[in-house]
Amino acid sequence: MSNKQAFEAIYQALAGLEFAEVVSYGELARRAGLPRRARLAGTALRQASASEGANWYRVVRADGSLAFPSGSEKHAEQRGLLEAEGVRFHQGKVDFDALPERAAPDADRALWGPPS
DNA sequence: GTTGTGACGACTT
DNA sequence: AAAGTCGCCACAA
Repeated sequence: MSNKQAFEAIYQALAGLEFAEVVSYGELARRAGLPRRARLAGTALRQASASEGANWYRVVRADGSLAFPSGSEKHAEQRGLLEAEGVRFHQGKVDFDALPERAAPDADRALWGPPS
């Protein structure tokens, strides 16, 4: 698999994220069919065009912290965008245990079946 | 070709 | 809890 295809797969997985859905770099890579390649997800996001990276802010570190230095412009921007969708933060980290209902696609399918 | 770096993360001390 | 190690690998110098 060429790196170009890998990037493409990552952008596709990124585009699939929904409102208030937050995933880690590693999870994004897994969804793109690239397990163990979290770093590649970061590289791809860093280089993404505006359209490809439209959902960039829904990707955070596995421990819930943001990849940008706290205090930086991007950090504040990402946090603001997430909070605007109802994502809660605790100790500077995304609270994965208190994400809005809509952010649990697997649970949604289990309860209501596949998306219409 | 080699080395260092980094929007990462799982494991082991 | 904190720090170190290892896997991963695109990219720039």
